[in-house]
Amino acid sequence: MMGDQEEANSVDKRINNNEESEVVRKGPWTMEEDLILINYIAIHGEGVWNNLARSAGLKRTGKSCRLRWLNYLRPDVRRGNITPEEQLLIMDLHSRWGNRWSKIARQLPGRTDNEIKNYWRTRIQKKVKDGESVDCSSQIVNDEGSSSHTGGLEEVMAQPSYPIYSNIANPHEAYAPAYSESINPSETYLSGEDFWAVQF
DNA sequence: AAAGGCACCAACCGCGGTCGG
DNA sequence: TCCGACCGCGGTTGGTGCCTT
Repeated sequence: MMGDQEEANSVDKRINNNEESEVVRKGPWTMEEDLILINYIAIHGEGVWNNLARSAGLKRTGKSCRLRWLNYLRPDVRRGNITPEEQLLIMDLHSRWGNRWSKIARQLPGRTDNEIKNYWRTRIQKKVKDGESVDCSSQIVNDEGSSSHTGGLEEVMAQPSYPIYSNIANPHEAYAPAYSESINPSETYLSGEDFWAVQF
């Protein structure tokens, strides 16, 4: 999706020419940046995103790194093709919890809050607006007090059969399965071709 | 074939919460 | 107890590709 012209505009906070300190890249991520982030997390693990960004030599904010990792690079992330079952679940959970996207996302293995949010806004919300049979928007409940007494689906979905993020605690392990087919497991670094060949 | 509009999605921004010093 | 840094979440924006006219 992202074009190739980002090099031209992505460095938009150039405070001075001291390239070591004050340049923050914005906009679409390049393959090189992805690889740097992936390899760094494979070795050091995720978390402490500001430090990570600095230590990895990425001219990105910690926030940006975190977002990129969680929404796109994480090995267990699934993108595209929301199934009818997932759609139903999204609608149901949204009717219970409202716009608690991260909470909803935790009930959908491999889905991210950003993806669900986008999906909702572009597809489901449109249907709701058009007055179709999706009737969840009218029954949003106050979430904060609801988690302990909504019961039903929430409890079901809280079962261990939804191991969201559970393997992330050890990023080495989290990483291995997704790439083990084409990459020597003993090798921590990935080449660009390795990564993109596996991903797409 | 070209232009305009629309849909989708990646990424940024702002805010609130949490934690450590 | 206060303050600053960091993290996570939800809302929003901008770019790209597809579809329609």
